[in-house]
Amino acid sequence: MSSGQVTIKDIARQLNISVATVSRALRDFPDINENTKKAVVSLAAELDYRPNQIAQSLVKRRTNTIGVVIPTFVIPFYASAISGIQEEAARANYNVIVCQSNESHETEVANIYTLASSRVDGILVSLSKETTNFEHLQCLQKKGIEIVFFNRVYDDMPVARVVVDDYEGAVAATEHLISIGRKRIAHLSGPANLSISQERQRGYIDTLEKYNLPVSEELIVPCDFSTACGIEAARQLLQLHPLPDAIFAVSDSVAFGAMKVLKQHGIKIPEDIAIVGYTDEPTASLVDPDLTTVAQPTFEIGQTAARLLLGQINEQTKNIVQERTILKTRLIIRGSTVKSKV
Amino acid sequence: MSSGQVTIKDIARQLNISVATVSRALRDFPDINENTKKAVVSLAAELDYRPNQIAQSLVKRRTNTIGVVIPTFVIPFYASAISGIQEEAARANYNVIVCQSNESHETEVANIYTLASSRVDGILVSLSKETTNFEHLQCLQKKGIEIVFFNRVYDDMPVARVVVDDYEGAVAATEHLISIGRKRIAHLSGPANLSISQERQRGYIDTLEKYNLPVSEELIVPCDFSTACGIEAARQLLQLHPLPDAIFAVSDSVAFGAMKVLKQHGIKIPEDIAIVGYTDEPTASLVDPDLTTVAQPTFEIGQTAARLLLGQINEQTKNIVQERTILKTRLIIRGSTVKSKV
DNA sequence: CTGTTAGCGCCTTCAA
DNA sequence: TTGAAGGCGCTAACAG
Repeated sequence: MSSGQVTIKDIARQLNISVATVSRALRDFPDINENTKKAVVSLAAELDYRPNQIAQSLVKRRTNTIGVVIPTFVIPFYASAISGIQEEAARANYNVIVCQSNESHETEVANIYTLASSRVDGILVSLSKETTNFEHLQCLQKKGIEIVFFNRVYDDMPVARVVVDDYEGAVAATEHLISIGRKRIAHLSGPANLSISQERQRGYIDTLEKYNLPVSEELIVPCDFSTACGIEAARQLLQLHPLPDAIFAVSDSVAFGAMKVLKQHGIKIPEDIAIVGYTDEPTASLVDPDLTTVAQPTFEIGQTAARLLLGQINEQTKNIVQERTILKTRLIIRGSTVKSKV
Repeated sequence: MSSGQVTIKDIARQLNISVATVSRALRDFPDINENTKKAVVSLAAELDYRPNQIAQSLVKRRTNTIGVVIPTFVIPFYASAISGIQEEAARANYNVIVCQSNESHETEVANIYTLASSRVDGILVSLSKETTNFEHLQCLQKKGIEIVFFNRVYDDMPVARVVVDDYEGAVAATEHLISIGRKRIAHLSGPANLSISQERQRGYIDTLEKYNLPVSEELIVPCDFSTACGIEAARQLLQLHPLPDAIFAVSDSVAFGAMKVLKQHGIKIPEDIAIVGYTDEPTASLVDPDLTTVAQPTFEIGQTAARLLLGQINEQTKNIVQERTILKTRLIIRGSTVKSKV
């Protein structure tokens, strides 16, 4: 009680019983006298006793905490995914510690080691755009800390992954653009080392080929996931002759940047250039025209990843599930590709 | 080592020295033989030893962790503020556990007790829109857990608070609307129990009065901070005769909802109705027209709150700082109030 | 410079 | 049904 926090010792002393009895009473053990139990429980309530999770963790050798490493909160995808993670974790009585890598590999490594020191029971990871070395993660596995990847995953490690069908989403987006008559479709692509970038680009290229449209290097502009990069990339596209008649962007944020530039240049969306994004961030339905996009079940991705991780943590049979869980995307057609009939 | 995690015991055993020596060597104590230190440090590195923070916390009686309770990650203000908090915490070698209340008082209370069980050293709180009872927070103080409020604060508790000058921001917004000739200015206001709502509304009303404009009940529509509510509120405004010629919204998200409705109804922004928001979320410069808004230093708010909290935690002289730290806002004029000269 | 002892708050045998 | 004892991994005196 000296620290302001009540302990089972305090309760034991006041009731003249042993701490062991208090501990058992509080955890509702079978062989406990009804009266002593009542006394303990009511005194605990009165003193507002809260079990010290730290002490519990030390003896139980598990913290009931999972760590999450994401690139940044500021990408709406992650804000939503984390909500899903937290909901699922809370349901199972788990705490969540979230770290941001800020897209830096170095920070990501530091995050992982911090979480290891915190003795989290498992970690959810979405890679930084820089990450190409995976020692820090392999190291975790050796220590018996469970890992599940989500969204930005690494495929060559024996761990579970939760992703959407990026390829299919990209195919749907590209086919949609082709279906409205576009023939010169540009792609603003994501960081090359991330599989989500690769898959989306592959979907784009394969679809062009399927419809016998030429795949042109100049129409594929490397980008990251930021609006700033979308702005820059769009400026680059505007140098081309002839101009593209459509853009498939690797993310909504990139698409927003591109839209801004096009509008500044008096280019009409969708008449002159149609645009499709990826994710369906809340902003997608607020811009003008509203953005056609490949919607991802962001909240559900978080939930699923958390559920998988918790499953692994509590699995008695440690048969590592190294499958991809693939969630569906959904193309949402809006004004940036099809003029709305007002 | 049985648990997969290396402990100082493992190191001690392998080196045939005591755990105390290992502990000291690892923490770079003065009176340690250079050679044993080297041996310990290098073996620790080899085994990839990570100190067990749990055990450290138990003996040090501090966890080097702070808790954060926010309404939701999905409000961009908080995504950014948390980045500020984490940066500041990381600098001081603190971990951060973030909980969302989802705007529910009940969940907020649960969050607080979870954090108390986790024995965080301090908590940053931004209240849910429902919260009008503060027992859970007063309870924390009794246990010696430091608290700092930010953004959505409660003024009748002896704790530090970090806010922006909401009143002044609202005055600037309203004066700007008046300066461009608007006389019938509506206000979409926030939840009534939050001081940020009250202050922004007060700034609006005082400014109208200052300029001898009538303050009309029908022009003040209660809202929360969501786009959905902005949509609904705008529909309500459209029932009025005559229509307002300007809207000051309690947040950007609300303003986005209102803009959407106005555009659907063919009302020209800013010619027919000018709009001002609050916060300067990233989306504000992406909508069309881009949104005039009262910018808040979101990242800095988080930083400041964290810095204050860490200061209190490490304060030897426990003189409770119960002052408001008031940061500045900045009116950013864009196309939703002043037609840009293209 | 280093080892021994004790204890952080709690849980878990083992006896009683 | 309950208490005593030992230990989770680490730190903090106190000797030596």
